[in-house]
Amino acid sequence: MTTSQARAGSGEATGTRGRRPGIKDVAGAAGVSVTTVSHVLNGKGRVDAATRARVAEAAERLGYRPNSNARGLRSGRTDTIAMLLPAGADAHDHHVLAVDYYLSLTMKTVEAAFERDQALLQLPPLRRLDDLRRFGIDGGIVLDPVPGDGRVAMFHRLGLPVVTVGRDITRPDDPWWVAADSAASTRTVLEHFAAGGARRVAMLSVDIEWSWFADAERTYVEWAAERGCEPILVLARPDRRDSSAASAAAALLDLRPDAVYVPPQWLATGLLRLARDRGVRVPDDLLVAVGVDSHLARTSEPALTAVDLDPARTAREAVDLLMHRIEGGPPGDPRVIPVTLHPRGSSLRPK
Amino acid sequence: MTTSQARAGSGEATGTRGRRPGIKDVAGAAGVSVTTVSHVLNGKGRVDAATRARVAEAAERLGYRPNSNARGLRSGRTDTIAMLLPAGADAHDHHVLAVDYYLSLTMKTVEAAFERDQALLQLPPLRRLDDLRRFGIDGGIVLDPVPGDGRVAMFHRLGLPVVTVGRDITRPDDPWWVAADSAASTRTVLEHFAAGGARRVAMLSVDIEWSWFADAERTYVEWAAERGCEPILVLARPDRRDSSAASAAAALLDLRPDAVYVPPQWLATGLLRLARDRGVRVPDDLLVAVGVDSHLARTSEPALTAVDLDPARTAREAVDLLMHRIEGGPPGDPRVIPVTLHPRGSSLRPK
DNA sequence: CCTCGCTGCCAAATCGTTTTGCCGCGGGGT
DNA sequence: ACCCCGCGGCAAAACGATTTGGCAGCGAGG
Repeated sequence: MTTSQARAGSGEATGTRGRRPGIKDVAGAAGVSVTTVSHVLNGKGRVDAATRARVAEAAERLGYRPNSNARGLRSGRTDTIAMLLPAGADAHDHHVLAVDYYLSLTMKTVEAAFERDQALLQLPPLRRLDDLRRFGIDGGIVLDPVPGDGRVAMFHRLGLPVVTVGRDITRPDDPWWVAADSAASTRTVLEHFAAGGARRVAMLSVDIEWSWFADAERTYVEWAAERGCEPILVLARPDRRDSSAASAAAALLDLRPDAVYVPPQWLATGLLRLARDRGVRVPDDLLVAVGVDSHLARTSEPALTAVDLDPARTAREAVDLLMHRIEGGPPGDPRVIPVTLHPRGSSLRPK
Repeated sequence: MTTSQARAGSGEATGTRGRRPGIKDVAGAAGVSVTTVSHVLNGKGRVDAATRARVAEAAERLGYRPNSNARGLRSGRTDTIAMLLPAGADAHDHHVLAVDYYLSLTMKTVEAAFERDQALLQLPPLRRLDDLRRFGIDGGIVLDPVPGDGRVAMFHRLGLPVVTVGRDITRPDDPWWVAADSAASTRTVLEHFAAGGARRVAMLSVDIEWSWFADAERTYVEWAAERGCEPILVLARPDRRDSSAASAAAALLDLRPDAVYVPPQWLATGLLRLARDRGVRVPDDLLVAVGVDSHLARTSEPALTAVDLDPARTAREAVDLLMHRIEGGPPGDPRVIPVTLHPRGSSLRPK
């Protein structure tokens, strides 16, 4: 029944006929035992320098790569970590539209994992515990946990190490997270508005329990209080995008702000359109900034001032933190990622 | 050194305190040998119906899931397939901006793989053959192969089954691909323009050797020839987006078309802006359609008529085709995915 | 009565690697 | 002389599943 075993065809380097070389082949070629080969390749045992060199050369010459299944079986590790996009990240079906961010984060996470010699598995939406149990992974990165989803809980139930990107607001004592600095970015935006002469600074956000939005709202309210202003805060419902976004934008404009910070970038399009329809000019009458940078923000008319969440750094830190947890390291502090503001036309008044 | 041997008898489904149950635990609980358990679970050997039911019940009760490493070690399969995004799909670094499409395709592929009991690995850009050899996979899906990248070649060198999404134009005889029907969608768009009264139908595309663009250009030229028109075709350079996109759009508008099909959606933004700056009204003076649907297209002003590439179906077919190849099936025909045109404001003249 | 074939089940080999335990060999200390 | 220890290395036992090659028991056919 050996039909599968696609005949590996023309071999590699020198004459590799047939199968992929195993540790035995390397041992044979170097004239030592498999134990010694394993020790050399993993830098573990006590091996003479000359022997070490000989084994390394043989392994290199044969193009030897350890069989990941065998290694994983023995060591109990798979050298594979998982990543779970937020349910609803699919722009064709849903409304969570930080698409650029998620795609970039995905690719950067893949690369960061690769550099740590880990493979990265993309997991589907998990419906039952068994869904997660099927995968041979050492741990996982859950993106943007929300109170409702049981994803983090599933990892815990299976005793699997997990870290989140975005703080899980239902687990205030959990230090295993990485997140962009929402409070700092909010203050940066608000100060940017103030420096631009804005007096009535508002926020248009969304009623989702993600730490990025929750922290932005809290920081905004604090900031307004510090300046003795009444906060002007409108939250859109998170469900159907079109209607709730439009009505939230209308409600906000009715309050006559002269600057708006919009953490959920996908609400900005409707806001801009409505402003134009009402004769409110951006940036002349209204400064606008959004909380997630994207191609859309850059090419919008006017270009949208946006917070750069640095997905590359976020990915690196997330993988780093997860590996730390997998290796049994102590909890430590959460990783807060510094962010950058990209001021663009939507918040820069022509002089 | 606690010799593990989990106490099979007291195995609880609820209290998953101890280690993961193995096939031995199931065998103990059902009062049979591991061989019989394996046979039942894989539907292979000859087992009495009553025994079969007993084993299945025990496995279910214990929440048993086979260890993927052990299974893979023995069977030579990993039940894991890989997916390779095109180099440059990262919008934060590069210019290939069908971001919605790729994210959607990714998630749909994950789900399709899951339904086939496969895990999906996301692979980083491969620099050397060893990069690919490191991963324990049964096969891979390469997105949008271009003549330069060696990705498909690497799979072939390792004897790994591979399929592509998008035809590899350097391998005309390779039937192992899935692609949206570029020719049909091009004709649909062109006829849509013609039905809208357009006389000078042009194309603005890009000089990349992707089948989606190449086929669109060819089809456009054919269509123009059939109608006895001179084709009005401008290709942007694929390198730096800003300058080349702007100059291509300018060159196109200089030719005074009254309709433009833009297969690479990311060129449309600049075109729309330039048209407005020149006083060319869309759709009154110029009909526009793009070749990849996206959130940007839907929320643009005016909304852009776009071709829906059906990433969900593409993903399903790609996984299906790959599994077929992995299982040693005969080549068969490529899978051409039918597409849908979404007419929107940019190509619908107000009556 | 012997043989044959079939059913239902099991013991053991196997996959490729890591890890444990041990062994022979010098050399230095007592 | 003897003991002990560190070095360099190997054989063999895991790891958890699948697959092979049986082995009883039983009924039917010669």
